[in-house]
Amino acid sequence: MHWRNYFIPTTKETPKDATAASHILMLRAGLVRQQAAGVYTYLPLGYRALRKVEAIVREEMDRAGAIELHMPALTPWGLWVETGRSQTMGDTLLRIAGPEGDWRSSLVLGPTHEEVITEIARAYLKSYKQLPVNLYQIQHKFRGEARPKSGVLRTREFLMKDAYSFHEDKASLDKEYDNMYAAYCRIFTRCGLPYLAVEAESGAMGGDSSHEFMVLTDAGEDRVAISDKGNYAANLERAAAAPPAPAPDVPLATTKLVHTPNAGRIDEVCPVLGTQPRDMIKTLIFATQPPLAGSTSAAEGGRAMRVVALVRGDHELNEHKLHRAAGVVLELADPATIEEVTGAAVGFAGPQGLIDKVDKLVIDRDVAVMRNAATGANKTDYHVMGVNPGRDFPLSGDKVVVADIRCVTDGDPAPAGDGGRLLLRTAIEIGHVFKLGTKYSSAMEAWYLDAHGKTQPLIMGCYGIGLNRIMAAAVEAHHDDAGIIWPMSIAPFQVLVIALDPRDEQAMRVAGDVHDQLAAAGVEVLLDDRDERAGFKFKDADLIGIPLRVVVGKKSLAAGGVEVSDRRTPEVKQLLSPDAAVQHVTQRVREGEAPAERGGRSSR
RNA sequence: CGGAGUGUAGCUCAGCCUGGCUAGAGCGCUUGGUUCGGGACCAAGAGGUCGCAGGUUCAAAUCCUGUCACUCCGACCA
Repeated sequence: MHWRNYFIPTTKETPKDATAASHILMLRAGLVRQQAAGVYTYLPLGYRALRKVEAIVREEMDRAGAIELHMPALTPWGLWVETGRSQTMGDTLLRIAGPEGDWRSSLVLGPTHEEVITEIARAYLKSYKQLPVNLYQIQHKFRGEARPKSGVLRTREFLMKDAYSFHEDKASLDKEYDNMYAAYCRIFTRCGLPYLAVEAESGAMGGDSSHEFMVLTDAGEDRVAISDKGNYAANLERAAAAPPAPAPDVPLATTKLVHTPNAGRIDEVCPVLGTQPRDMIKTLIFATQPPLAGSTSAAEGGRAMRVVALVRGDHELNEHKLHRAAGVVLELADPATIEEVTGAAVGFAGPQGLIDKVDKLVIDRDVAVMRNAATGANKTDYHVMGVNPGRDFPLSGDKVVVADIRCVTDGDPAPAGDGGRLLLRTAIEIGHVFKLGTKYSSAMEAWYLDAHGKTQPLIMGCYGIGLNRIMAAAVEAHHDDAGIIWPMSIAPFQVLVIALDPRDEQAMRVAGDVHDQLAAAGVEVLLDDRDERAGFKFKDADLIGIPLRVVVGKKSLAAGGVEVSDRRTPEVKQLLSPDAAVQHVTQRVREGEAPAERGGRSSR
């Protein structure tokens, strides 16, 4: 490919709206152009890289035995009603606007395809003899993201590989889950990504049944906890620290009421009490959500259930863990409810005596081992010191649960209890494997007949990969001040030949020959034949980040050949004859296409 | 959805507070010339309904109202 005849709109200046490195570089290198918030064109160079990613994903999915199909981006509204996600997904579903009763309003731009695939399974998968089967597609997804951000990292339209497997039992699902997990490791390794598989929140399914694949980068929007021993990784929703040491054997103080006017927040009250956040108990009042419109199970006869959660003053409550411990979906109660429960203004709640006023008391295990703590007095403008679990509020009983309900913090001991410390890092999620179970098959009545002729719901797994995110994550992970440094496997071109001076006939001829020979050898080569000054071309070359570079100019020809260099190590230049350069470069490309195992660390 | 901010040439921005000739700069683009191994220089050009609508005024990029879009922080994220 000759640059002159191609389309690579690079820019020197950084668009003001870009903050993430990948966003800045992808715009500057002419890979993408934003058309609207969270909506991007993939320009030729960017599209080539995206298609490379797609090819790797397709190859490895096929190799893993998954079967490709193609579902529509337009999905029937009725299917979403069947699973209830027409309600629960809310504004994430992008519906086609149309007058009431118009065919348009019966269509949704698919944000994911569980419903559609389950409809297909319901229609065709009737016998255990057809199982297991894993169907996948590479398709555009549409989501009503409230806030697109960071370039192509979070968009309203994106390319996703989504696979769905169907099984007759848990063992078969487990096997396919492991198969997909391994395929994902191969995919991300081939894409040159320094990825990490972390345990993820698995919602209703529980257990060990969900992993997210992450790339650590500041541009990400997820938080993960990693043990510095390298043997544990989980996302923040799920991460657990080692259990606390038993309570210290110290004398129990008597409780003391302290006047703390206008000091309702932990950071305000600590100076007044002369204590530390870690010696305080945070008392949070929750209530069950009002039942969704259309739901038939109006819980508790319409009365909201009230739950008190206790965490240490220096800890953050983890709502996912609280949900699991309490067994119900909860929301922070409104101020009126809090005042009614505690009898005090917001900010002065304490656990003493609350047990009779609420339906459940959930105590973080770190709170259970506190001694002589400080907390709210359930009296406006007052706190209490010398509060002790077990004495001043119960640690056992029908309504009491002691559990891990907090977020881990940086430096917490790792759960293995091996002396490891947890480190908190930001990351981009690039893939997710998930055991769905029978959630969708039951809701949509996708049954099959087992070997005993008995009707059973299909057991499902689902496996997603964000292709655009792989591309952006690769740029995040591999760049320097001058530009992108593509891994060979997903580089838009593998080799860039630069003819330094277009008026130098010999240089042009040699560069053209090198280009033609490489192309003939099956190498993806771009020839910079533009009538530009040398420095200009070098800057563009650094920016677009083609892994290998061959420079042909007067100097190199006078020295007997052409210069070969690697984008990663620009200072190392090798002078070779044109033929030797072609051979050398071809060899390097072949090596680079199949990188040795590296990168991926796993928590399993 | 809450909070903050920004819309002026393809890109980055000045001008707005304190209304006043024909709306500016740099980059990019076109033409001519010089230059030619790390984003050159000179000269001449093309390119803008100042987001949109309404209002105030003799006069609006500038003031007021509304609206749309985009960005950032937060909430949300099968």
